[in-house]
Amino acid sequence: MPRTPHVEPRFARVAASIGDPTRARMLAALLTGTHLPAGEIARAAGVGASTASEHLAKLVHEGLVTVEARGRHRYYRVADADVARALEALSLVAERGAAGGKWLHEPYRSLKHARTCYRHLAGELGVRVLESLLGRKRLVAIERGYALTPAGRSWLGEIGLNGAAALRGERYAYPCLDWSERRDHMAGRLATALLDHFMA
Amino acid sequence: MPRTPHVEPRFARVAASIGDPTRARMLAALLTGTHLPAGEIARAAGVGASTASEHLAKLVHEGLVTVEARGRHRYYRVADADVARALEALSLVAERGAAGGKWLHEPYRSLKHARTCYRHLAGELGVRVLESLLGRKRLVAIERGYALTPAGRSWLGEIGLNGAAALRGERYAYPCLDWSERRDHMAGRLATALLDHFMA
DNA sequence: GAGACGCTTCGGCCCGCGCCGCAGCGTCGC
DNA sequence: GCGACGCTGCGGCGCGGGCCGAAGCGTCTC
Repeated sequence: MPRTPHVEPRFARVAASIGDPTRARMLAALLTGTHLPAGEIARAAGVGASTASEHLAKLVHEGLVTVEARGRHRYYRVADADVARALEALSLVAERGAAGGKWLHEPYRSLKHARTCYRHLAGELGVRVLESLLGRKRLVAIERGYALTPAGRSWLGEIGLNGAAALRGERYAYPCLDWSERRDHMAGRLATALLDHFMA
Repeated sequence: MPRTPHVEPRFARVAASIGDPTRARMLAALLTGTHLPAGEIARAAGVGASTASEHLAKLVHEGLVTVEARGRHRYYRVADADVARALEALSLVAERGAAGGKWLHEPYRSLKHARTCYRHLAGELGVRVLESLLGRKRLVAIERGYALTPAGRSWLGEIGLNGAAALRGERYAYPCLDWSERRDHMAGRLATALLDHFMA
């Protein structure tokens, strides 16, 4: 009789959820995008909407991502910093796989990029930007999020950022508790647009 | 056409390797045992020898474990600290899964135990014990491992540890480079027996 | 209201892969 | 040398689960 009869280690379920190629693509997309609606995730993963929905349900059930219903969209995001760290740890193992510094490029860069978006924008940078914008009255807190002031709008134009795309829809900016910083940072279209702008 | 056509994130393969229940049991066993022959792993996982062999081959191929042929046995062990960390990170995510402190017991204790064996015994404690035993001439270095001196054997009796089981077979104690400490620590039956003893 | 749109649920198909038993190879014991 | 033993490689079986299309439900637009 086996010493460990039929108990499956806890981490097996989590790893299996991550291990499916399609779900892995989804998680990778969420890691860079910080939060996305189901349809966009489906496209990013290259599967049909129904398939994506099933996968997302599983990821939610395993506690890897969380949902937030907003209008007729459902926004998914990586659940917390622990999940991000686990993905990072797995990536670290995966990269040095066949050793050598050769193929460490493409996939590793995407991880780096993910960390940039995920940790930096969400971390110090995001917190500072948010505080700065609030302090200079370019952004004001409204009921469920933030709104640009007239000064903020002109500022956007000054730095050469076309606000049209960033401001489409309501709730173009809203707070999101960052786990590493334990303070609010910015999320939403405006934050994404700002990041893209800073990158260039 | 999908934005990310068919690229499967690097970490997916690794996660999939870990995600299979049987392989997960194997890894859990390796995490506590530090290094085991194939047959024992097969028994611990509750599968036939051939099945275990295939799984182990896959784990080796993915760089999660390494093999060392010794006589007619093949000893497997977790490849490096990065892999251990990844497993730990996954476990962390897995434990707080359904939240609540309820079922955090059984599986979490096994993780704790694994960490105790893997990190503590293999880390500071292991290094110190080894140095202490060598310094007090209870253990001496031999060709490929360590051997108990007569003084060491009587000491074992003094602390109430029956040496019979611990000393069965040759190579009951041998060095193993620990990654976190970068110094040799002890492995083998003797080390395991000592740990169990300290636990009680 | 009616229609469009986003997402989920349900049935059903089918491929992948985990499992075993048996055979083959190397190693240790006598 | 011969047998026992440990491990791996190879067919073949069977189930789990990933995929899609169609239908159903809720939300936004006009």
